[in-house]
Amino acid sequence: MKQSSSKPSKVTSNDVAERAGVSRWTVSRALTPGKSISESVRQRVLAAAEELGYKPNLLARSLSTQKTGLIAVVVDCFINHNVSKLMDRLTAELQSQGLRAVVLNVTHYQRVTELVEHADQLQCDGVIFLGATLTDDFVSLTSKIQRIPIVIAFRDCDLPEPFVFTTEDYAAGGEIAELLLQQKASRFAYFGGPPGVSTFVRRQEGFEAKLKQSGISQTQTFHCDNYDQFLAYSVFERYLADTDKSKRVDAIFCENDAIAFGVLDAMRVHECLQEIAVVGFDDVPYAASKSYQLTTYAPPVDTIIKETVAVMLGESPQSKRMTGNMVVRASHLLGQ
Amino acid sequence: MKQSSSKPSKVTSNDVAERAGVSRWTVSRALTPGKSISESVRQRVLAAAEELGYKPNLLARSLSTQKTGLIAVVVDCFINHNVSKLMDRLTAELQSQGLRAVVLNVTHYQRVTELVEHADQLQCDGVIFLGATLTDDFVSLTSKIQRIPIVIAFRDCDLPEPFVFTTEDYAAGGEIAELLLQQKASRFAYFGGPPGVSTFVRRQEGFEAKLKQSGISQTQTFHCDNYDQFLAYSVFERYLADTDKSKRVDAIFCENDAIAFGVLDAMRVHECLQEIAVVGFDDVPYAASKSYQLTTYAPPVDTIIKETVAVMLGESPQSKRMTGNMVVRASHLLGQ
DNA sequence: CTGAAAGCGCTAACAT
DNA sequence: ATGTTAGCGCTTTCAG
Repeated sequence: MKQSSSKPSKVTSNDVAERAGVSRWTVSRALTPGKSISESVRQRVLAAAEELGYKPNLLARSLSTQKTGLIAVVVDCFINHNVSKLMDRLTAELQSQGLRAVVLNVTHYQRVTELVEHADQLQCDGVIFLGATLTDDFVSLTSKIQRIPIVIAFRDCDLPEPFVFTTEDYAAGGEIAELLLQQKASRFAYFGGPPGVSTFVRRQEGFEAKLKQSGISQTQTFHCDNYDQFLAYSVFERYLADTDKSKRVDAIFCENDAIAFGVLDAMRVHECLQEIAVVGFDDVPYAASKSYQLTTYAPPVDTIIKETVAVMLGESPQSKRMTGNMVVRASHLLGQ
Repeated sequence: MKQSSSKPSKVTSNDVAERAGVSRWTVSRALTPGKSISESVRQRVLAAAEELGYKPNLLARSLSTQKTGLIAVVVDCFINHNVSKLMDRLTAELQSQGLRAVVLNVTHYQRVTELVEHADQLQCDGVIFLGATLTDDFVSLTSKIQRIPIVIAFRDCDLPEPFVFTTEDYAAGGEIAELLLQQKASRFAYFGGPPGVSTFVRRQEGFEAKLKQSGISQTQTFHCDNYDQFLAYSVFERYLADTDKSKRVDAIFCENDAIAFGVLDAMRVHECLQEIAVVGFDDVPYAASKSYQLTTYAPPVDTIIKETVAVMLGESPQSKRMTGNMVVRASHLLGQ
């Protein structure tokens, strides 16, 4: 019913042993690099394995070795361009280390705890939260899963236990404020996603602190309940429709690129494209599009990914916040 | 070195059995829904399991049952918005069926065969090629992996063996031709990705066949070696720079939305936005952006995903090509 | 260097 | 309805 007759994978190490005229245990040794075995026997075993098309059952191996090479990756919002970029890098890096990502999509199906516990029972070697918005039940979860390492990447978190690798959001916010100040902007705004999320808060704090240093103590705040370009668009479109040009902000820092795109879309519709300086965050591939030319802050993606995977491999460095770099394009420029 | 002392997961079914005063096998039964067991004993076992914090080792279970619930998903180009959309839907659907996706990212690391064989050894229950560009070694691969079902989704393939679920690309191409003919366009073009890929060919064939019916036998063809917005941009930008307005095409069907975005970007730079009717394919979320308002063809994503997952669950329907629907926005309209 | 015993943790199939 | 036998396919440990 399922496959076409033959079961080529039913070759077991016993079969190979028989064919090579050795014991099953010798077969295991022949296939494990560091083991002591005479070269002649090893060649004989390898040949037999080849002829029979022997493929070791990794499940059985894992049961013995207590290592599966499986890493659960919890993802929040697949559709987000930044998330897909991160997934691309992360899966590539995991693979290069011989690990495999078991994706847990938490976007629609919010029962995170259940999914992560399942991953744990599956004997995954670790769990990575990739830019996932962390809810409260996460705290209870992390105490249950102590068997395997947990890393939170690209999100901040006050818990001491799981490792956290993310961007130095506070400093980044300050850097962006400086860039915007250079444009001689005077009425500043911050546009974030769901309030309370770590990135929202720290980027805003860094941004406003730097502005305050320059004597600007008032900034307008926008937000939308989802990191969604279209939601951001409608919020900002309404603002533009309701606000006289002379009273509008002239510089806006968006918590991420998706929001920035929405803002730029709204500005395009209202034909005020160079009248407000816009800066995003993440540097998604689209930011380079000729239709947006978005100036944005690029997080240190590769470094964070490397650190994250290192933890999965058993290393235990400290949690870190790392700096990225500004990618200067055109959207932060004010016309006239 | 790795975790904080305690190993809560070392509770085994033996421990539970002992505590509940039954045998290990009774524990197994108590946790398996359909099994016959007296309610009193079952409650006792469940209570014992709860107290001990027992979590069955799914790896060991899989070794017995010969089912892991793991599905390998081979993905080509993560960054592509359509791919991330498909990944979102597919992982969600798999999860709702109790399955988990093991992602094999083939974008940078092209050793597909190796990765899929590894997945096979891992005892994955199936393999899904999600819109992956299929190379020749794929053919040799599919003969090796006969133990588990293979599905090719969102790509066509002439092989009889693996299941194929994809869009009726030929018909879709025709539908798009009709829409463009209605705009009174007269100089048609097709812009595809890598030549030879199934979607490239069939969409073009359907497009040109329908045009021919209306007496239009000549269409210009563009292509870029990657489904990349920026590559498409540069190709079309050069075309616009080199071609006098009066000689340009006035309707273009792009093999996918990424290419269409590149084309629109180039048109925006050359300020000829409503002079060429543009239609894309895939209906990625971005297509609805106010900056593009892309008219595009939406494949029957949900249906294809459902069929694909059904095969993983053991059903064996016929390969199918299914029709989607046009999403009419503004990019196909000609100004003046 | 190689063989054998034991066991990873669970379940299918049979026996009671 | 419950306990038992056997075994999934591999590896680690320990003799020889």
